[in-house]
Amino acid sequence: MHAFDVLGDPVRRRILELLAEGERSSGEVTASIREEFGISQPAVSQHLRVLRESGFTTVRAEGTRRLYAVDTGPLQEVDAWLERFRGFWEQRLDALGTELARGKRARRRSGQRDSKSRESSDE
Amino acid sequence: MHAFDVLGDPVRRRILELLAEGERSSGEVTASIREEFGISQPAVSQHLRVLRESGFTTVRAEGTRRLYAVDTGPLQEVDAWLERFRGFWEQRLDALGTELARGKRARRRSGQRDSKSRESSDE
DNA sequence: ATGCTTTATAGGAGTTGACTTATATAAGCG
DNA sequence: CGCTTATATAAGTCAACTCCTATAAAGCAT
Repeated sequence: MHAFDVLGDPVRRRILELLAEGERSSGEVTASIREEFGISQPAVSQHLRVLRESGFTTVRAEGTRRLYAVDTGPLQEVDAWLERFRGFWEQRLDALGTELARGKRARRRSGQRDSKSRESSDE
Repeated sequence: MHAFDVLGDPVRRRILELLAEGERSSGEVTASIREEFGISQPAVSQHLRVLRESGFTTVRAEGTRRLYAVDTGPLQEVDAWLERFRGFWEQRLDALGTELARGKRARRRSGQRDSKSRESSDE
């Protein structure tokens, strides 16, 4: 399953958000998700499986508990794919910023179209 | 349809990649996609529709042609969602870089877990 | 061992989504 | 106008995904 497919599901995105705050047990994740989405324990378990098998999380056992944590591999892939579009909205401020932040890839791709100079209600 | 769902389809991702190089007519896109994926003209048209209706592209008519171009709205949303995870792999080099590149959001979210200090085979 | 907890799997139902072929709409051209 | 080109829509099929209930597996505690 492709990274973007995995992220296509709102439950899985939410699980990742939870894990972004730190390692969580399957049970803890299930509790939160159950409450927010009203789905069953097996449903959550299946989402955890997808995340696990597609590399978005790591798991370690601790007794009968399974502790899940974010693994960044696929997220970086997604980030990398997005890279080619960033020029469309970073035109004005990528002076020296992007260079550092992105590990000096990017650049070079400056010849896009002018877009519509959207102002971006960014926060 | 949520942005991530839209990007879940490989054909749509490819269409966006093509449009990232500049405005293209429906016909031009269809030609490329047909060749790469072997799907019909209506199939491509439907993908264009999804991209259009979910805000990933703009269209303008020129005679009987429809010229599609990337619109960045949803892509920025995706980028913003990813934001919370970037700390997991940018730990070492977000000195002044990210600040500029990301329009000074980020920061503040520094208290994650140490992850496993992956080195990232970043190009 | 028995039983309780924690998590995962199996099997099946309902929904959604991505194709296909056929056709509609609309502009350009003889 | 009738014909061709460019693109979109309609209707139907098929596969894939997500959920549910039921159940299994595995560690912990009495």
